[in-house]
Amino acid sequence: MATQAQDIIGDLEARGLINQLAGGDDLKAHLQSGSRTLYCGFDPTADSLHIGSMVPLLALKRFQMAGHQPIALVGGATGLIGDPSFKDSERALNSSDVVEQWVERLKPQLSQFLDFDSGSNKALLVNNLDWTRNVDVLSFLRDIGKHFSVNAMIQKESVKQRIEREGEGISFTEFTYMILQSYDFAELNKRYNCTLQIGGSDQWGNITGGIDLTRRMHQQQVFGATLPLITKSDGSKFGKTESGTIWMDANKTSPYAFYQFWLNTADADVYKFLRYFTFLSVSEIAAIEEADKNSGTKPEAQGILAAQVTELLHGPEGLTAARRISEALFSGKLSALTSSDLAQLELDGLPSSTFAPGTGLIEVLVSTELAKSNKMAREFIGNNAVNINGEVVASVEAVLAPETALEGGYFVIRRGKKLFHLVKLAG
RNA sequence: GGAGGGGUUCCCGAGUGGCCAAAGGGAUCAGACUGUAAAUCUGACGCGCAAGCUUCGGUGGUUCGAAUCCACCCCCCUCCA
Repeated sequence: MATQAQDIIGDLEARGLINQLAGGDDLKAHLQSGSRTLYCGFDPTADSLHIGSMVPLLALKRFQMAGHQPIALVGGATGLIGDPSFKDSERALNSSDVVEQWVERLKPQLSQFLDFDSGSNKALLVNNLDWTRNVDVLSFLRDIGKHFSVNAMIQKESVKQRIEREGEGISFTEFTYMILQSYDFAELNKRYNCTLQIGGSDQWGNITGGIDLTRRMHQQQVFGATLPLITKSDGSKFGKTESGTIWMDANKTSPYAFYQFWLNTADADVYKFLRYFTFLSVSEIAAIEEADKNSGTKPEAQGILAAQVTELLHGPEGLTAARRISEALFSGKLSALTSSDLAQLELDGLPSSTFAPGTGLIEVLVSTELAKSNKMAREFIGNNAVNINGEVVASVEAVLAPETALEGGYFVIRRGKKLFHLVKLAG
């Protein structure tokens, strides 16, 4: 572990990872004068975290590397309620069974970057359901609710649009979310002397709520820091692609797809993302940027970013697999692939399926979801957008002909520039 | 409970009896260009090879003909009680 005197906030600021600080200079002094305990919460809103959650998760790791103790909190309770912060509409409640399953799925993801074993600042994983499930309504209202002013709550920017905007509203349930999260901070302060909460910039209102509550309940001064919302230069939403959200779970987003996602980062974003998502130092990243600027060719940064982040999440094997597939598919030398190469691509996470010999290409495109409908499939073929084993398909009548298969039964089908599917012939 | 406003194709948003599969914008997809970029240009964008079929909160009805009119129902919002 690194030394405690490290200026962690300074490093985060240099990376652009600090949006707001509650406590400011006091917080910096607090962190530099000893090993502190901090937490960040993650609500189970799906069966996996997505890459947006990597920034706070890695931030916890950065704090741990600087000698502090991180607590990853999974929101088994808050996930039952739903955070209204900056959401423009009320969300449907998930059943408690489902939320419970999701909690279990998130736990290993929350754990994978942190060190739970060694040192005096080993990480903790907690579930806020543990201290929330047995609070009865009257105690909640009397002991916790009494500390909150509705007047102050409705002033919070995070819920303002829900309260003021015509055409939307907010249920009491969601409105109460802020109180639950605030209670988490107070509780963690009591249990573990946790003195800092970090979170996305949308969490500012919830974090300051917790700071106030901790002061009122336990007379403790605690702090908050928010990380910036990750934005892309073109204004589109970060973490989504044409095929959907980029998940941390390898079963939902293969290491190959994950690697490709980062490889396709826009030039305008890539150096920022290196600062956000890797442990490369700020000066190393600046050197990469400088080199790219002067090279006059394709920038190196995307490749570095993709390699770093893929290895971080999926390990060296995941990175190797992702690179192997990428190399095979984008080198254009598909016909050189051996059957073991092809089998490996399938194992490595290239989408695959099996069809009978002679199946019509249109049917194949639709059932592999390379095309949404027969109509679209025809259109793609008409646009020369479909390619089998490196050859453009010219006819909508094309079929999977065994004599044109690779290695006795494989077809690598490409639609558009970078969507691939591996087809095997049955039998 | 009362009064008013609203629910249109992925999103926003036009459309108040036929010329509407439904303007416009966005998103998305494909092609060209390129770096598996960006920007730009071109095309597609309910389903169907086609004839045609199924869409405008739901169910019925009026009509030769409805997203547009009528009845009832469901949902959302605002204000009042």
